[in-house]
Amino acid sequence: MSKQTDLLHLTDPTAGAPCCPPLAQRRVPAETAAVLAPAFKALGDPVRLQLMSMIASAEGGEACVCDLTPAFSLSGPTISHHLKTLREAGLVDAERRGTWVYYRARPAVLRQLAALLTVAPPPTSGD
Amino acid sequence: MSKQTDLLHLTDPTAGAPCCPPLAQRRVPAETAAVLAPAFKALGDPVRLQLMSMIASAEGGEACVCDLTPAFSLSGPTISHHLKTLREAGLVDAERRGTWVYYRARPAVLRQLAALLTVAPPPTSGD
DNA sequence: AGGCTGTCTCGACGAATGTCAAATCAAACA
DNA sequence: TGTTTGATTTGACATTCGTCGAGACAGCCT
Repeated sequence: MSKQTDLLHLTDPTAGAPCCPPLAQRRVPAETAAVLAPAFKALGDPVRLQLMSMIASAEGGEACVCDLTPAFSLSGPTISHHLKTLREAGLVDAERRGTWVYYRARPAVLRQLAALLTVAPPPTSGD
Repeated sequence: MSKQTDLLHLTDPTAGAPCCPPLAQRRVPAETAAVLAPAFKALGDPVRLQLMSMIASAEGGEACVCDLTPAFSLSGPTISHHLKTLREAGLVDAERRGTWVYYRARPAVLRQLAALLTVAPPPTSGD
């Protein structure tokens, strides 16, 4: 029941253009912060950050839970819980194919977060 | 004490080059995740995300607590607590000048986080 | 010095989080 | 059909988090 966040609705579907100007350019309004903060929160745990990376960098763009779990010294339910958190934050999608469940990253959302954090490059010494 | 994180130590001081390849390119190792996750966690609260934005986008690159606090319907101590969190995450610096305390963003850290989340642009329809 | 104003620290409290074991669900296979 | 294997849900627990009020600290200004 639509636990998936509205993150993507903030993204312009016609292009790779992010919805929001960089955080350092305009004050992000409260509503936007309320939508985006959960995504950062989801990445704010070392295990989930690694999970996110393993999924996003996986061959074929997807990773099986059976490959993710043994990479940590944590119980299966715990990994499952973290994956659910990433899912509810809109950062990944899950799909069951036969016995296994595969997770894939949602690049548009990652791009959106990256865009928000983007700042102007540091001045060169020659400037 | 050195409560300031080691975030910057991961950044190449000679350039704007980020320390770490994008999350979607290489698996981020556990140690890196342990260092970076707290920064995302700090941004994972709507109030702190707004604070960060207000500071980073402020005129002159710095914002006074006296300007930040009234923007929220939260107590002074609570805002102070959130600012401390941002400080300990290495995202901002604080400096007292006379009566007021000013906060400034640490662009290198923001850049680092942005770089980590960067993903390849979506394929154009023409590709 | 004394008082005023701005900011932070401390102590407390309810709510949320990370973790696990046990139970449950889903798909494959005998 | 029953069993096995993979993944999630449930319930429990200790810890952390967000918030506040009260108090402490730091600079100004009489």
